[in-house]
Amino acid sequence: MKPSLSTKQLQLLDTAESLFSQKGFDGTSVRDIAEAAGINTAMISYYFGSKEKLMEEIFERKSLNIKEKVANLLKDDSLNPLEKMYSLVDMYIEGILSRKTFHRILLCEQIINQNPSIITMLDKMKTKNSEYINDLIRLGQRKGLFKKNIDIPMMTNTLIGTVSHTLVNLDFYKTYHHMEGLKDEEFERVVKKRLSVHIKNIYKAILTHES
Amino acid sequence: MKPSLSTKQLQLLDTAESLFSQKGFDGTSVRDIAEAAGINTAMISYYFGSKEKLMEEIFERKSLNIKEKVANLLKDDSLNPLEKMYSLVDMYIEGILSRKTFHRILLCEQIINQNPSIITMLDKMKTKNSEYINDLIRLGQRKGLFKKNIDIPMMTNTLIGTVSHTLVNLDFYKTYHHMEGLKDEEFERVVKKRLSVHIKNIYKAILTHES
Amino acid sequence: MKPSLSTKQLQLLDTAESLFSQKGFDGTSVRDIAEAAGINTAMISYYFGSKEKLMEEIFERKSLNIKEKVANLLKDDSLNPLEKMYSLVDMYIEGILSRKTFHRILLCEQIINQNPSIITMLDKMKTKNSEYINDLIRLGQRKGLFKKNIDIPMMTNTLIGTVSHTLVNLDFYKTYHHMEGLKDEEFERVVKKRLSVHIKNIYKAILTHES
Amino acid sequence: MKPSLSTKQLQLLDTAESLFSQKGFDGTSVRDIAEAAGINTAMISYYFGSKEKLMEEIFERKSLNIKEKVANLLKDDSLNPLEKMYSLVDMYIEGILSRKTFHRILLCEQIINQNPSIITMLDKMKTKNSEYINDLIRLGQRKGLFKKNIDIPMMTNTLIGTVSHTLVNLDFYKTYHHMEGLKDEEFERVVKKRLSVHIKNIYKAILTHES
DNA sequence: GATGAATGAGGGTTCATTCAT
DNA sequence: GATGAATGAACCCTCATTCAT
Repeated sequence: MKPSLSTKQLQLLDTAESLFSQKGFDGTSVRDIAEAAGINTAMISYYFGSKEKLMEEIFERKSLNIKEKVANLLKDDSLNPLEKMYSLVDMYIEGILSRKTFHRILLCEQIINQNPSIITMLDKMKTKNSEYINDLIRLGQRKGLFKKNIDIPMMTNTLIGTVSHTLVNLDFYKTYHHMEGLKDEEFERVVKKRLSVHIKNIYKAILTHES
Repeated sequence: MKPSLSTKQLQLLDTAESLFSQKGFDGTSVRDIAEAAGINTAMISYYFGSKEKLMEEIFERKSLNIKEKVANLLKDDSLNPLEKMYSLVDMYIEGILSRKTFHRILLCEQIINQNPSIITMLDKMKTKNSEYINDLIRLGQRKGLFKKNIDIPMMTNTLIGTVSHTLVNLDFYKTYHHMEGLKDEEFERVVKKRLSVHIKNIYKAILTHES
Repeated sequence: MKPSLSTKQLQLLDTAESLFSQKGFDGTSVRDIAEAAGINTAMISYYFGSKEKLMEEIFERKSLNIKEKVANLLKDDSLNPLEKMYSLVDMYIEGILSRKTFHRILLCEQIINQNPSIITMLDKMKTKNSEYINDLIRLGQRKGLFKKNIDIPMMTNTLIGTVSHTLVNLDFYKTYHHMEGLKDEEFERVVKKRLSVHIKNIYKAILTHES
Repeated sequence: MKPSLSTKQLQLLDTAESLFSQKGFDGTSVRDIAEAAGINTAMISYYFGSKEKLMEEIFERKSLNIKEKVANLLKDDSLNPLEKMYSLVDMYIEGILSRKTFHRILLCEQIINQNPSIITMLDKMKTKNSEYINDLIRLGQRKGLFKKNIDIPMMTNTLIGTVSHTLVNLDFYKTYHHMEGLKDEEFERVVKKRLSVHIKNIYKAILTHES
């Protein structure tokens, strides 16, 4: 069991997360983080052991863990398989967009991938998430509601890829649709809604339409 | 007019591109690059002026330029608008997957974004590419073949997002579908084909189906 | 308010001053300084920010500040103007020869002059010092003791120029007068005395004689 | 016998002299010189063997050689000893101010002094010049026109020191006397004249006055 | 528990020079 | 005779971390 973190440590994690998302892991020095957090440079090694361990801590705390939610989803008899997929889509949209900063880091780190500990974490996460979607889609197929021959990872790629690419180009999206005047929360609400409709349309088409 | 680069310089660019895609810009030292390329460390400054300029050179040479191709596409009377969209989809798939290394760099850099020169390049590219897709979709709408109320940037997000996320998770995709035995080129051919079918299905559904 | 410097920092300043005076600013590397001072190379940036800032610190600490002394001199009713000039001459001789090392640096830097911060410091110093001599000479002129038409900057040039050139050629002077046997302090005492007599003679002649 | 230098080499020497006088020897790179002279960087090593040898060449060509002139001066029966000293003063003023650029280099290098070859050159020069002044003053003393107990090196220090310090502070002198409007040659003429009168007054006072 | 001083390694870049042509 | 490419060393500085307090 890990010891729980103090307020200062949590605040330090937030500061680091913010800087990592702007300048990358290698582009952010422990001095940058310490200065931005208003603490002594030595504290980062002191609190977390090293800069790498700090990053790992961020990943451990922020990694999406949809296990429980999906388990509930699978058991929920009030929803048909397509509705369950819809629910899953919304869970991902919410999970990614409400962790914008962290997800930007994740997008880089899964490419650059230098820290073995993080590689392991990411691999586990991908596998887990994939299994849940598998279960959900197979359920729909068994019930004859979804088509056969679904390329399941490709479904995931479209779901996560679309949300991620939207996240990275949020500013462009805002400008394109002339929503510069909207408050941040309002804009985020709109984006989530549109992503939801957009991806659900796609999922419905792929899962149920004749091709 | 820029002077054309020597064979050695071009080889250096490839080496650097490869390292940047694996370890990121900040995670790659000029000594790393020079060693991998078998040249003297000083040559990087000598050839390109600086590590940053080297990166810019990579971007300038590898940035997708689909301008001409799309122009031809728009004029081509033998294709209907949906076929034109299909063709565009294939152009993007081909453009990204045939530049895998560079595209991995791009995915990180558009998030981290420290180099103003590269920011400018990326912004131009995004705007250009967006305009072409706009033109294509509006053409289909005028002809009454595409639905109204298409969220065009969201279409792009799904296209590029899906391809990018597939690119980043190629290994996972290969393992999932038990294609470890395939040769690289064979596997790439399969992936491109599946991406093509997958995204065209999506585009057809969004552009033409009733929701 | 600047933080006061530690013993180590002060010792480092002395070491650097000595090396700069022997090999010049550009001819002295931070490694040279660190090695001579027996500290880690990184400490120079750590203590002073940069090699340039280190030089500025030397200048700030060693620049002649004769302001107060001259102010007292002007007010002192027990001395006539010529005696005041004599006193000023001794102040300069003492000020330069007791800072031999620093003054050698200054002689080079006011020619080479690359550091804007030091340029500013030197300009201020020159202007200040010039004003005081002005005041002193004008006082003598008003009292009818000094001739009119004194070329005041030329007086300064002779004062500082003679002392500086003596400083630079101290070894030659020692050899010429066969004073190799003298202890350093003894020799310095003799030089100061002779400079004092020599320049006072000159000043008396220029300020009071008919030409 | 040294081979004579080509036009390009001479022009290179001038360029180098100018840069050395502005930024010092160590502060000037061979690239700086080559660029300013519009030639290839490798040419400096090619022409002169090394950067150091280039500097030596500058010194050899520009070092004051007053030997012959002073010899003539000593023999000249039409001038009395004081007039001969006056003539010597003018020779130095002219010699220094007409080689402003080189003399600025010399002022630094005789302090920094890293190049043994230049040290030797400077030592020879100092000794030679000192001997000539010695001869001249002793002549005046034998004729009973000059006082005994003249500190001859101190005379030299005042002569060269005053001229040098004037040279280094030319801009200040120009501003002080509101001569900004003067053309360069005009201003130089004025300065030489004033230096001449000033130092001759000093020399006359020291050599002939009762103290 | 927390800090500022101090460290050795390594960062990107520039240096004077040499080499092949 | 002259050049542009190439080199290894050195440049100043910043890095993440550790140490003594």
